[in-house]
Amino acid sequence: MPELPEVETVMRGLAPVWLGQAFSRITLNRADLRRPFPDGLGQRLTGATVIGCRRRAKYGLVDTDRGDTLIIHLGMSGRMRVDPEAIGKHDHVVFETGNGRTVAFNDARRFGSLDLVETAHADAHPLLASIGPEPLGPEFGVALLQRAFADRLAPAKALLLDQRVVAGLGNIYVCEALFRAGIHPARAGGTVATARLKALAEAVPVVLEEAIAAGGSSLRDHAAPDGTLGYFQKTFSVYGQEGEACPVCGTTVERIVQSGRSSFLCRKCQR
DNA sequence: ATGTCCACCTGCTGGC
DNA sequence: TGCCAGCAGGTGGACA
Repeated sequence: MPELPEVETVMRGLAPVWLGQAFSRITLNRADLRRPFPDGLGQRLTGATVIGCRRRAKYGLVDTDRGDTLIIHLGMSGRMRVDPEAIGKHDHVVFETGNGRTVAFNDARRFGSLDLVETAHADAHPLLASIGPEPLGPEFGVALLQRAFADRLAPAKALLLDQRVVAGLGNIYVCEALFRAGIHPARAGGTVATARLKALAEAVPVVLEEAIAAGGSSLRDHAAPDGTLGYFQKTFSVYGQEGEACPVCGTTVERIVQSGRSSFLCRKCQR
């Protein structure tokens, strides 16, 4: 579920629920997720008013008027359930606010995490310190990709997944962006032609923006049933399309495994 | 430094 | 119906 567009969608969904509201109660239903919860998480948040809901890479950042920032990572299976009908099995942390709203951090696989840092030092937090530029920001472009890909033997896919190169891409959008740019995911970074890197620099923001638009448009639908934020259906060109026809040339989309993870590609469109 | 692999967890699906 | 293998959107640490 959570790559950059999904986290963006979640934070946009949380903003109207939380902004300007004080946390009235924080309930921890276990002692940890991927890591132990930070000391005093509940005490530091209770009574604090939310003054910011934003995103950096795949992290959601919630700023409070006490100068703290809650860092939310959804891992593989994390979701924020808004006003759930009941607290369920994997609702590990429950946030209640003064407006009577309830948000449950639900994460079956528990690869997610919560951290609490001083807002002023949030960027220096170990989780965020070595993260590369935002792909939707001004620093991202062909020059950055040229620097990152030059002389590298690692496959293009691995370089794009590397959060130090560019922030927020995951398995889905890397596959989609490489497809649009005509780059085979297994091609060594250093052998990608400049023209294709240029295409890639254009494709990355496009696939992300499209996904955000799709998430935003379906946000209302998904808020309705059980309030779960973060899931939306979108048809991908190649991701998950093994055996289907390439939307451009009709060649059968294939799946390969790189570093234990699936990549989907059209061998005719991507070289 | 670079590249690769595995572990961390639970749930779902599809084949037998 | 049951069981089991394989798969899942992400890190982060341990290797050679």
